[in-house]
Amino acid sequence: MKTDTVFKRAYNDALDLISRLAEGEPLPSENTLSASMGVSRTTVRKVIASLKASGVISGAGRERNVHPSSPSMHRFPESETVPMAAQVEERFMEWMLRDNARPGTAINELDLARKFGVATTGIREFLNRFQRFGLIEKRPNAGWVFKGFTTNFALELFEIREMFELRSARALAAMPDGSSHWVQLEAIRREHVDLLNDIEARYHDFSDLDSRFHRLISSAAPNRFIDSFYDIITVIFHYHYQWNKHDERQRNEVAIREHLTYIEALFTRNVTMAELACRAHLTSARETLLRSTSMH
Amino acid sequence: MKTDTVFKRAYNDALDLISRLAEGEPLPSENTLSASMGVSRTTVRKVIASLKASGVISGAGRERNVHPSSPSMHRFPESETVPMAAQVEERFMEWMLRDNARPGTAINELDLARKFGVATTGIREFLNRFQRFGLIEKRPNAGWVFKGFTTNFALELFEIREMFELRSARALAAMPDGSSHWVQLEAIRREHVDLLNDIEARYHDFSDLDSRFHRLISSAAPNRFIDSFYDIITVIFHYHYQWNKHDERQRNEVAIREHLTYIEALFTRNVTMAELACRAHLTSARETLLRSTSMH
DNA sequence: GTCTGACTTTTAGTCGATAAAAAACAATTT
DNA sequence: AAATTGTTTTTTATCGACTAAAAGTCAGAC
Repeated sequence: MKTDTVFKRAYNDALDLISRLAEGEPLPSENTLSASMGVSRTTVRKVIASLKASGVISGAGRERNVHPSSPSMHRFPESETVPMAAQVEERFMEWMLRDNARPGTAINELDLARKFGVATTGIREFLNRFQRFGLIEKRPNAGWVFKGFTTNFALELFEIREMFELRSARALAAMPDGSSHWVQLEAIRREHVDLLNDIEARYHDFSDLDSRFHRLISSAAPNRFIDSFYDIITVIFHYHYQWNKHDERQRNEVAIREHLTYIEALFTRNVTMAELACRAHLTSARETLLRSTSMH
Repeated sequence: MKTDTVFKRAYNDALDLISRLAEGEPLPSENTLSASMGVSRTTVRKVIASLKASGVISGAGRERNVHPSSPSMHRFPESETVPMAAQVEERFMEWMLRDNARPGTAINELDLARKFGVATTGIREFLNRFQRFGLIEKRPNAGWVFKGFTTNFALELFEIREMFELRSARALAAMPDGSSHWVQLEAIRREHVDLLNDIEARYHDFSDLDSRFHRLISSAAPNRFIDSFYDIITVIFHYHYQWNKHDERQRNEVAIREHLTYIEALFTRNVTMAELACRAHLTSARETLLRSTSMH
């Protein structure tokens, strides 16, 4: 059956929201809650019913009030709020990147299903979606093979990334002065500066900023295939950095400086300079990734 | 349960093979058959047992003989030899391209499952794999939306295609003289000439030749992401041309001539000329596709 | 040493059922 | 009448079971 992770996450979110209200305040309408928590009204009602049962909400119908001071504000554990599919992804990535799975390893659906505690259909679905990452391959009627997180993988990934990024950088540099992209670029430049000023404490935040920066650039000339490729990059980097902390602070600091050079070059509208800065940054990003693949 | 399409296809293949042998000839060994038909020995044995029961094969053990003249050489209908997943793909493509599905249409798993006569899991699996084509989009917990086989789709597809193809053409032009690629290119050039000489009768054969030609070019510098993108193109074109026969002969003839120009340019090793011919061909291919999207 | 026979074990493909979540519809209240 | 709550219907996410196909084993025959 379907898991109730959506409900549990919504329940926790509702608690957070209520704790920001004052004792006795009226509860927002079901539709408002539905919109703000990103779930259906059906789920909102279930959450409300549940919160009423534990005394965090009182009243009924249009007259519902909130009791953030209630002693029974118990949250569901974080682990129960993540849907099965996401768990499978997490566990698989862990197996692949952290446990250094060998190229050529056969992937066994039933085995993974048992290890991850899910039904085989869940594994199949994940593998089917994951195929586009280029790290596994299907042999009909005979399972999947892991192709390896290898040097070649990193090189091929970056070859495409460079083509896409250069093309987008050129498009961005050619944007008219009035375009909102320049405003967004300035905003993200400032974020870089801020992060750099507090790098010791906040260097973990770079991963997210990096992803948003590159997505901003490619938004200059939207293309669904490029966007979908960036999804792959984002996921790979997300998990990769989660398990490879070596030199993280320094790596990120270098990358931020490269980004800033790149941004300045874009602001000059000089295509050649922008290309140069873009190439320089990607080359160093590739080196970083390569260093960790060759450890395998 | 699992369907026995593998068995049925192998059975038909075995009949074909036997019909090419003379009456009373010995049957090849189980291992030989397994290798030549691309199925396991287990399946081969099942086929042999079945063929013996219907009298097409006589004897046992090492002494098995073949009777192609037997009156009971009945093949399984073609439709029973195609696995569920392939059927779903076919039906979905038909719905999308032939029935001109509207952009924004919601895709309903249960509904499709009923229409196609398969379980919902089969549909889910297909949609998950099909997502990378950029024609559908998932909204978690709320199904899929068809984004439409639109002008934009064709433009975005061809933007990527051009980037990839130019890059591969450059790589091919830079190949050393001794490389086997030149031999293969000459072979495929000849195929083009042959097809052109018999265009009236054989213009249907172009689709396959086209796909092989472009794959040969991209094999000059292999990259899994590019290969996977060519899979998308191949599928799109396969189905598209299956249901859009307008001007097919003339279209294909023009494309063959463009290919020949392109091939000649590659043989000169002159990168600029190769790029020019490549661009010219892709532009005309894009026009063709655009014409049929705008009909929607 | 290759081939068949007769198994056994493992794995993939497919189905149908069921609870959760979303969506649609109906009934209120302000 | 617009917004809100109450009720019913539709649709998705997940499981577990079942069968075909693959893969492996090992003995014996040619």
